[in-house]
Amino acid sequence: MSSIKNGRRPTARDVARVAGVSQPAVSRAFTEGASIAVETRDKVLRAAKELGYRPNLIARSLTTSRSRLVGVAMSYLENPFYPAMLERIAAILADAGYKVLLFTSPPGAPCEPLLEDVLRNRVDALILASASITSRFAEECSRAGVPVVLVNRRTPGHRTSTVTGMNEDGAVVIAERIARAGHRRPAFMAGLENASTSQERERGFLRGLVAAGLPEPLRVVGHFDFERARSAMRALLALPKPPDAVFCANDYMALAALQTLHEESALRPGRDISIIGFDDIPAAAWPSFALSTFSQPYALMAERVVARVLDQLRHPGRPAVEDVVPGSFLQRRSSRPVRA
Amino acid sequence: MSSIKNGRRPTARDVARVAGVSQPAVSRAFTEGASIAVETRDKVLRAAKELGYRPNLIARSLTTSRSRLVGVAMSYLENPFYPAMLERIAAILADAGYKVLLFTSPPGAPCEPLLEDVLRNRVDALILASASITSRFAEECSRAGVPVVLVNRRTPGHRTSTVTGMNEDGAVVIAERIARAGHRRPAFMAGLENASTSQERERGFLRGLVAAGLPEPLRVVGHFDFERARSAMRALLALPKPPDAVFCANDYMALAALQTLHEESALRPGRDISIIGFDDIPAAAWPSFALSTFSQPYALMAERVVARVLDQLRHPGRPAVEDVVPGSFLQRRSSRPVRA
DNA sequence: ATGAAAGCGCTAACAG
DNA sequence: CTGTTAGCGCTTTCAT
Repeated sequence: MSSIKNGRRPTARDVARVAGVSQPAVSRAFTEGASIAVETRDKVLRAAKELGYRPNLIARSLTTSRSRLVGVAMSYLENPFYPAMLERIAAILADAGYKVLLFTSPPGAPCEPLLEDVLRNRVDALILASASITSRFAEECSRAGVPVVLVNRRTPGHRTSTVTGMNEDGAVVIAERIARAGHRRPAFMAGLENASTSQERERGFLRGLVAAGLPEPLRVVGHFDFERARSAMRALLALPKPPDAVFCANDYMALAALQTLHEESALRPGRDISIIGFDDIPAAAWPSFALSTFSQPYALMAERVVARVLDQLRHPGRPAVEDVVPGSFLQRRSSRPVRA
Repeated sequence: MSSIKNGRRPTARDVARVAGVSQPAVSRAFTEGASIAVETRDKVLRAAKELGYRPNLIARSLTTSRSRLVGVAMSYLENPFYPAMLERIAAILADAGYKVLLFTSPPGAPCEPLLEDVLRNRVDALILASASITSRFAEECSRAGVPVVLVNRRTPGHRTSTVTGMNEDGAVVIAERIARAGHRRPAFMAGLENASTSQERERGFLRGLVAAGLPEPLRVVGHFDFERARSAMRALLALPKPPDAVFCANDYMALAALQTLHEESALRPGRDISIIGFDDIPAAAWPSFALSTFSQPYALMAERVVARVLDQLRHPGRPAVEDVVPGSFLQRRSSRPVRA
């Protein structure tokens, strides 16, 4: 029936032949807003359907030099914050006609190995979540004309747009709350030492504690990892004088801390000790945890980061923007309320 | 310095000119195992580095008609089982030189709208997780020569390879456990009515109950959704004669059930009532939950699905395979142990 | 081992 | 509105 030999997939030329039009006419029939007569288009579409033709987007990318692909680099997918944001990002990009090319790097790995891969694949833009960026990386991308936007990470001194939560200010609020709840021995559980989120939250926490006249916090490192956060919490509990309030650099670690507490200590969270996180992941609101936290609205952050990407795509050369998405403290049962 | 006008990205021709070789020579220099003299290659690589050249994989895809892209369609990313598997799949595919093009569909949406997108993007293969597949979909992909592998879903009667856990047999084991623990009023919480996982687990559960001489279970539907699972659990608890053992079609819903129980009932899980899930997501092992469950090893499933994809890519036309990955029952505290 | 030539499937520019 | 002509940047014969 169809005049296509063996297993080849039909091309625009095949369709053109069947429809009795030129090959570019087929192209126009499949291009939104191209100038083509309705009847011609119908003829083409009919022939296309008959042959099972679908435009080859790879070929289109080559000619237009736009792939409609956005690279998304993400790790720590076991922290529910990230898949939640990823799903939103993918959905919003899809609405804008872009697809997500996923790059997952092993946790804590440098972003450099991505560079080559990303640039060779000719993504139109790059979203870096839970990853830092080196100046060489930023430089090369900018030279290649690939906009880069960081989410939930910041790299000081580089002209890269970012979308973050209120890391520092949120942590200040948390310190205040801890002080006003009457705590005397604060502790901080860091994530990864070189992660800007962890650093900023720690900085804000210190500032807030000092302002409230509290001592410098005890300090452990949980590496944003569940098991290592449990160990870190255990270490705190084993201290001669354990803390009475622990601020964890994210919710995921705070949940680990809470459970270690339940399991291995008689201290009652929200009474004898306060556990506070950062992010407001869905599980934080689960009744078993009722984790007090400072929210980072992932859906909003997803919207903002995509908006930023599209903006940079439309207006190349626009200066980088640091977008701080507002959040708020959520008092739940894992921390002592402030005194009246 | 370099002879490239304005902001264009350097091409193989630019490199060829600088290196004083032909353009195909540049191609060979970047192709593993191509026949090229070492010194020529060095000249090329030097020139390439100087210009900041990177091969354009889109152009390569067009000529080779292989994109080295694998589509991964996934939804329900809020169920930790899926991101965990996604991360593994992406990592293993990356090792094999493939990238992941992500397709996220709204939960419960039909897979049909994906078809067009997937086929136009010329992915080399497609992995469908948490999605069913229609015969037209399978048919079109096979016609286009795009291998499709389903993970954690099965579609009866279609010649599509699948990788699943032991849904039916696992559920039989669960029924036996419930019987041997002395329970008398079992209940089943379904996921989505049209999901094969939910159906198979229900079928196995029924079979196991019958074999053990227990009555048909009460039945509610949680739609694989946290909040709807809570409502479903509430409905069960509000019954004049509530169940004494609830098997939930997956862990995520079982966690919801457990928490609703804690919050809104005096029944103690593991004593007055048993709650059992399916998957063994990381949170199931968390001390707060200690959820009894039947495991689906997501890392192994990821390996198998990628292996299947690569196999079909290497040997097109090989018959479809149904791969059932073994799991086992994990007795934890949320369910009553069998009596001695 | 290397270069010349052709072509992958499409869009863009230009006549008509 | 439509066809003709040229590429996009690469890989692939095929000579040499």
